[in-house]
Amino acid sequence: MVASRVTSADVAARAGVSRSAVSRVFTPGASASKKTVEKVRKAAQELGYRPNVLARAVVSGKSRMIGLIVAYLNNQFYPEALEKLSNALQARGYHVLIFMASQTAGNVDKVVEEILDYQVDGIIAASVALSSDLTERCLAAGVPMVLFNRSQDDGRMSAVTSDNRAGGRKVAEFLLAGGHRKIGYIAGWEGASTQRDREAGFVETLRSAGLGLHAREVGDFLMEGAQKATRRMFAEDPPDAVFVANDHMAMAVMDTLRSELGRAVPGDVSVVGYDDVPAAAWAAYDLTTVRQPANRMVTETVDILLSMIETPGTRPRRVEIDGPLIVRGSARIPEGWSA
Amino acid sequence: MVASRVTSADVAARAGVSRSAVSRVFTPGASASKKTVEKVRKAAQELGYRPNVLARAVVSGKSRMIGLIVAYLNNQFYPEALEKLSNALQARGYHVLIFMASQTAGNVDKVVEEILDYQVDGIIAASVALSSDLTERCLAAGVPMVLFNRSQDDGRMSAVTSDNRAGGRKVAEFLLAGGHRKIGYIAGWEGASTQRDREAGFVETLRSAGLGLHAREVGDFLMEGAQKATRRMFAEDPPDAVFVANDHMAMAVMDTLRSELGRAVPGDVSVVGYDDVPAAAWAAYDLTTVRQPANRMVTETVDILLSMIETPGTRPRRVEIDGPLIVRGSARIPEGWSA
DNA sequence: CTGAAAGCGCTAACAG
DNA sequence: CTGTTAGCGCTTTCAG
Repeated sequence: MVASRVTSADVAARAGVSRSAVSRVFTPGASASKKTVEKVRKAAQELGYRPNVLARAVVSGKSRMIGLIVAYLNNQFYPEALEKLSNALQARGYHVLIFMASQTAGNVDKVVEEILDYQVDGIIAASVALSSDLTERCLAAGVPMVLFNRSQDDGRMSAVTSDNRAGGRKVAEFLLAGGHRKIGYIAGWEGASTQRDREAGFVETLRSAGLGLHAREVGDFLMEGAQKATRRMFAEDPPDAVFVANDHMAMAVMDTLRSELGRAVPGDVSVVGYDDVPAAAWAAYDLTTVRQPANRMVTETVDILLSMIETPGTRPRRVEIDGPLIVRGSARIPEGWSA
Repeated sequence: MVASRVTSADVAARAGVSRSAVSRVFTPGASASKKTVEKVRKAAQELGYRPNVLARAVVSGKSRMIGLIVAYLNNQFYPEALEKLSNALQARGYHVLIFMASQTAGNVDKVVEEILDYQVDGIIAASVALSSDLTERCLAAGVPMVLFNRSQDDGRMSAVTSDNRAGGRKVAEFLLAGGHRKIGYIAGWEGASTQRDREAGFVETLRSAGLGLHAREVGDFLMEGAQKATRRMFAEDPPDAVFVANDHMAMAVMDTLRSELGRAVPGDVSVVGYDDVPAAAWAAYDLTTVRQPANRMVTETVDILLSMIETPGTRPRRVEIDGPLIVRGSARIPEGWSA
């Protein structure tokens, strides 16, 4: 019943060659005569043989698996990224072992340990902060790792993000050009580099226009957090525009504004988000936002990781990809706006 | 630089025991004296040793990996399911090797082959249809598999779904009770069992009230498909209520109705969906829908799969989980509605 | 309970 | 190009 696995020895026997020959036929780089290849392929076909990837991994030291740590799957940006990452990796002959980093911080450390147990060739950490201790362990284990959509001060760690600071600036310019002067900001989780950089760019540009933040609340990248932040911010002396640190929260902000607080968007208040998740384009939100170019971020991430894996000695890189402001209908559009 | 991996032999040497002893200390079921355990643990600790899961898999035949095939990640139901599945599996000592089944149908077969190469202990296929050929191969390979949110006629295949037929009936009862008589249906991809069952239950109940479908269009579970379907359906003699085969499409339907066609929901037309994805609860949609109890579906799926893995001879099971109608604001609420 | 020995399925180094 | 020989890191009889 439980089919006894077909091994390379079986194929070798049937093809009348050695196990090495079989191995070579199934190893991309190796050489075998046309005749051998043919015999082996035929025998393998008949027997339904496929190499045992795990056994290969044990001896070669290469598992062709990439550990992917991910959190916040309810933020639409991540499923999209996950799908693209997985496809890109699959296309290059790697497969993804996925690990959920539940909220808890200490959790991540354990997760990384487990990943390492599987002899993954590399790790991608999407939006999770690593203790420097962990960073050390990965480095020590010789497993390359790249941070996706989060960066870290430690320069030995590769990281790919959008240009969050520039993005923040673009939003400020847009809002300023729209004539807004009472501008609020709803922050994400303050431990995140993305949050920090977006805010820095935003505030920086407001400042050079002689403005400060009219109001500031923290939403922690959570919808509920954003809802509460909105209530607080609009309790008195409300702003006439709000930049929200990501789309996920921005949608909650719009909902709260419109359904609970009875304010029109963009009539009473302009809202701008960050990410350009699919829902930002849905008519119900039609959210003006900064696009994070997921495709390019993924490509870069995979390129960096695989070159570190396949070309030992490759230096870690940090890349920031510029993303455009996508102007939709959730914020007042400045007269003659084009750029 | 690249840390030479610590092996069980290193630990054995330092602890002054045999490799077998080390192995036993790290094998859940095995017995070793308190003293040995202590010595080994200490040595392992000092050396930073962790067993190589892959090597273990080669010899034991158990990889403790589950292959998860998933598509439609842009439908919010799946990221949620993925997260829960992964967590549930992780909690029971298994890890998830993820595979994206891109749209293409033939693709799935290749994906399953690859999964099998990794010696996974089991497979979960979320919303993908398998060729009966594939079914055969998995069965032959002795790798248990369960279908998540999709079922198949082949009774040898375990499957977990919500009670789609009952769900469809509930929607019909609700709409009928609301006084609707011109009722439309927007179908999902017609190859899907979920689509088929939801429609069957829905139509069945309409019929017993002496009604047929006032209109029917196919949206293929795609937002764009749903948008087009809506346009066609409302071009002439529009219905006063629409049941949409899932929430993902229902949101597109609402957007199209309100923003493009200028119809009020639920004023001019009631809309009901299926799944109860997070966005269904967002104020902008406030969608009445049938909840698919993701938690219970996940629990069942994992239970079935793991018992097939861990208790050979366990028979395949098919489970349908009942889910409640969640009444929100997108559809007219019948007078004195309670059930 | 413990160690020695055999072996999982495969690749890699080396003669030929 | 090909077969032989080792050996990856671990578990698992089997004696003791």
